[in-house]
Amino acid sequence: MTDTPHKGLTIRDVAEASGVSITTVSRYLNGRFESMSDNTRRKIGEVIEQLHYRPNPLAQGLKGNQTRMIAVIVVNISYPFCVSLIRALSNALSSSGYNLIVCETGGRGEREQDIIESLYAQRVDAMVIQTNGDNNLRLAHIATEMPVILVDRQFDIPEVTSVITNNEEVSFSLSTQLFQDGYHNILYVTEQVASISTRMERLTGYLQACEKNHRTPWIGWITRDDLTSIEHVARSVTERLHQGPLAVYTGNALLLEQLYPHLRALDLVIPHDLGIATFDEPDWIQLISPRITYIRQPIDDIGIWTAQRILSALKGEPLTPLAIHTIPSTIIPGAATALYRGN
Amino acid sequence: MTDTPHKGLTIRDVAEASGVSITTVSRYLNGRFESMSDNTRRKIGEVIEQLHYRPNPLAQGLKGNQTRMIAVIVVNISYPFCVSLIRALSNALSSSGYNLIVCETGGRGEREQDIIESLYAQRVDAMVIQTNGDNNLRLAHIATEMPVILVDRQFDIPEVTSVITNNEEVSFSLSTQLFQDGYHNILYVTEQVASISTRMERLTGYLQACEKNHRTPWIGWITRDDLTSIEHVARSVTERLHQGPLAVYTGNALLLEQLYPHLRALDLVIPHDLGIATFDEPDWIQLISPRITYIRQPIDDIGIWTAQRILSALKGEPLTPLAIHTIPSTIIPGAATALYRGN
DNA sequence: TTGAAAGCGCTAACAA
DNA sequence: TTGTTAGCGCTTTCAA
Repeated sequence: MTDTPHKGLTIRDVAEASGVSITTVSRYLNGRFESMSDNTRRKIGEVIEQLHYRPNPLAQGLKGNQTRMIAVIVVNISYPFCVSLIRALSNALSSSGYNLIVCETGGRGEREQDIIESLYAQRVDAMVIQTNGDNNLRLAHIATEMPVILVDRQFDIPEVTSVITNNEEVSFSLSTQLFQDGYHNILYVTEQVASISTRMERLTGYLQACEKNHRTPWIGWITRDDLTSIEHVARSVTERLHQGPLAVYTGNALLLEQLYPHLRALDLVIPHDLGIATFDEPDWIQLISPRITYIRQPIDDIGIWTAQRILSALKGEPLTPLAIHTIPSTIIPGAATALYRGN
Repeated sequence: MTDTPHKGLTIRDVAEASGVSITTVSRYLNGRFESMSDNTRRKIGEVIEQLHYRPNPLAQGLKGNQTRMIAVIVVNISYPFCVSLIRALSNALSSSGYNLIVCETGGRGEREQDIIESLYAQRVDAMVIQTNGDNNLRLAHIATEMPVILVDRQFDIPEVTSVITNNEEVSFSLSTQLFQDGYHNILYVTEQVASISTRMERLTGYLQACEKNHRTPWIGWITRDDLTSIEHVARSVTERLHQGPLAVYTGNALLLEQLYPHLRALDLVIPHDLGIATFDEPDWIQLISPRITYIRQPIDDIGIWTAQRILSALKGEPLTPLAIHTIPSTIIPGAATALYRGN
């Protein structure tokens, strides 16, 4: 308790103080008590306790070539999705003695590449990545050497496992529901889709709903932090107003966060003239009323599933190649789209 | 580019392929070109390039007893303060080849202790911690062995450097300004202060402003996520309404986030009957109007300063013991407290 | 039930 | 200018 700590303390010190060889101490450290006298075992235990000895993980790793570090590479650590993912992973992995290295790509492919290479050179034991899709070959290759799991965004990379939510399906459901609720038009607001699967899938879900319901798709393109594009979209809302009530459905919470003030400025009655819905759960959702309808992603479950797969892969059980694991999202209806409903 | 990577590649392979000894390769890796023929240097460079060789940091660390990992321990990775801090540290440190291990205490002392011990055993090279103050002895001790910097919250731990903002001073300024703006009373809303220096200092600043302005302090205690306490505070707002306009000033953005909807429900005119101000910059600040007056902390600067100190400490330049570095915050006035002003 | 000895991949005296 | 050698702290045969 009050003694001095690892400061240069090695297995040799423990061995000497216990009057055994370092081999025996090593056995103790690795829990191989099968063939060890109770006496020795107890003695070593006491010495370790007293000396406050902790094995040097670097030295341990050097042999087995493992660092007990797992990398999680996300687009932006302040995005609620990323935060929740990191937390879920951290909880699940730290209890197994793994530490998390958190990195941000900012959504930039070259930065992502640098990070991947650096982490790879660092010999992390596994990677969890929300990729932009610009380094798929490299990731496929790395996946042959260590567990790699793609989260949130999925690409058909051979050998690489993905965990995603049912973006398309739930986007279709929400859109359909909005039409059924009585909104004649839905303005779907998205960023440039690029090669990002989530954006593509959510858009597709919306488009399918339009088709099934015989409505003309109506898409607002926003570049985040580009005020002009945001104002432009906000103004365009009025275009089809004469056709009846309309809904704005944003492809993620960050878009809504930027668009929302401009929607409020439009002076339309929510949910009567204008319904509002979004993918993701904005963390400020409680602050405004009427409550926006949103799609809640199962981020915790994604993190937990990912952690478990990594752990089992690290134990030798190989990851299924090209397996895409889908965990469904949930629609949380709010008063902001309750045109005829009572909620 | 297309070649196979580190997969079991060692310095020995490079040495053999270059026809030199591993020592020479090691020299190359460590940039000691002073005494090396250009020929050798070039040759090794080519081989490394071709083989895609990267030195194993574990093995490198084992010698120098350094992991090139720096731990940042925060209360909660979803708090904007923590996010910004992590990002600033990450940017500043990763360019120097350090990786960040991010850990969350949840504000719990025992958890903080576990994390500290684990990181210590892991042999991280340095620690940055937003501590709860329950492990000061341990931190003081650890600080004798590696750079330790306290951020946000400060304690008088010998040998340990702290970086904070001028909580008391800026809190005093804001409170004074609110009084001067014409608010007769300020309800200062805070969590239990416990031993947390930031809370204490912000409260003190408010109290001093009360004293200087001859007003009776008025404090609302909230336990976050305890609806009862929040509602209670919200209701208490009306108590002194008969004395004239009043302001609510919350000690941090999370409190305001929870309190704000209840304040709106009060049906008072902002800023005429009720002014609203807060410490911290809520990330939803743009979403509401009138704009709340807030105190912006220099989080980036805190992170940058911290990273620089750590880097220089790691280079041998010792940290000044018990140095407290203060970086001032800024008051950003908003219309929500513009009682007579024009903004 | 225990230990000696050979390495893991790298660095750094010390020699040459 | 280069190489030999002895470790860093630990794990793991192989023997005893």
